[in-house]
Amino acid sequence: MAIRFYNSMHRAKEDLQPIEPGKVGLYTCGPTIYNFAHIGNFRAYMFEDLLKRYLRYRGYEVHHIMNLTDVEDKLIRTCRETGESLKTITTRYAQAFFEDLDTLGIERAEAYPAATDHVPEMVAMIKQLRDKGHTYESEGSIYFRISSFPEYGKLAHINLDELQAGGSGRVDSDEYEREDVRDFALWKAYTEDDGDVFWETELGKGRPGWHIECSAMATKYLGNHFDIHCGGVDNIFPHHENEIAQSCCATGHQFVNLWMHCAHLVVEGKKMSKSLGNFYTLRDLIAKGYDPLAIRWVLVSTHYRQPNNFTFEALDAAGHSIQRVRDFRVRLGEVKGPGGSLDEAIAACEQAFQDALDDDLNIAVGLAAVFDFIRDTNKRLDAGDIGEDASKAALALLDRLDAVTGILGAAPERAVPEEIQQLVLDRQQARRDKNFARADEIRDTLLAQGWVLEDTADGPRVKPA
RNA sequence: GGCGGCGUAGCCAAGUGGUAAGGCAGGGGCCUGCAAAGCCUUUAUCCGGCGGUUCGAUUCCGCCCGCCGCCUCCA
Repeated sequence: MAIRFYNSMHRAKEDLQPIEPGKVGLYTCGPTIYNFAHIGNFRAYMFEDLLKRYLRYRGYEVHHIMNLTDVEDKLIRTCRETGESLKTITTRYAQAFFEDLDTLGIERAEAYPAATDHVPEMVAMIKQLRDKGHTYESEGSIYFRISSFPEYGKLAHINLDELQAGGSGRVDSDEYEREDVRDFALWKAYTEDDGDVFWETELGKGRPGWHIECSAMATKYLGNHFDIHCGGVDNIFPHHENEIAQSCCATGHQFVNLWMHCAHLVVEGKKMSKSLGNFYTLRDLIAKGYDPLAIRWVLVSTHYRQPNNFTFEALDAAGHSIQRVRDFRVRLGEVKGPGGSLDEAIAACEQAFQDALDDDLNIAVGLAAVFDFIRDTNKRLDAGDIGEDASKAALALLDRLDAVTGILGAAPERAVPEEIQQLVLDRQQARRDKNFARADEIRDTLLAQGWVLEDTADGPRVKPA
């Protein structure tokens, strides 16, 4: 079965057909590094992580580029307000961003090009656009003339005549001197407010507009025409629409084959906002003591085109699910000697998982297949019907699926301290002596010290609480 | 005002024109000295509400309500 993804451009699922067989060029819109990223941001990066991991699992060689926006209005304002240099701020938050990616187990892209390192490329692209007649200059700034690109609006399915200028209330339509308020800036002329944030270029003194960085960097690293471009749904318009206009007009080629956008995250059914007090950065949640893996579980386990309702109850539930998988792995690891095979069950599980993910990354159905496998296999483990080889094969399956999901791995190794081991031995003696009061007391002591004791047919087992 | 998405058990969340996956939590049971883990079983006569199409709709259509997104620099 072919992999099918929903293409925002055509509002339908399409078979994945890479431009170069076996290889996928992937561009994902990255963060503006002016603050700590919030969990909604990571919902997007998590979806992209799942996409990339799955493509690799299916044998594709993925070349992934994510930009870092390090020059932009909010950043310049922050510079002005704090007196810190642009570089100081962006360096700090870029570092924080990468730490957060690691915390969540999000795999790194091949490159994270920053806008300020690509001003010449942006200038070159703007010149191309100018030479082809897609731009005009006004008060030192250069704008893209939307009317010069008939396909404008194709991605967002927007009828330009119906576009209400300033309808969002976010932008003052008198802010810039444009021929048409719908035109967007490629190059912004320097103003006093920009402080020392400017570049002296052939286009004059100023700084690049926002959209041009993605066009310039995507084409530089992935070519004029590449496979997949991702972002949050809010990027569809205007950002991605503008990227298409710039890139197509500059290069004369189709820009991207497949546009994939994830829905937003809401918290307890409400939009995340500071005024509602439900705005969380990853660091906020970690500080509250939540397990990063549980956060990953919540972010990754909802289909990417569905709104993800982030709740603390779901976060706790995710923790229990993780424990169930880990306990299962421990059981498998303890199996010794010959016994029954799991080949059929493993193949069925993996096929179901793959069929689900092939269908536009249906992770919920994929995970259901994993849980079905866990339940059925636990049953056979109870019956003593599984051999060591089968057990290892089951663990290998979990490892393969963990490479895709990042939530099915083993618990981190934690050595059992000697005094804990001694307590376990003491308890065994107490049980042999039928001194159950003493045995229970020791079990409580262990728990108080962070260890759960379980009696199994093969003797006691301790695990971190 | 325009465009789009979502609304499924206590919570998270799949899904289909033919009568509701999975996880967590809860109830009952098996196992256990007791637990834990595991297993079995149970929890939506019903899929926001009201109509319509249909032999039949949660699934298609219309209206309403609620939540969310975009409408020129927000994932």
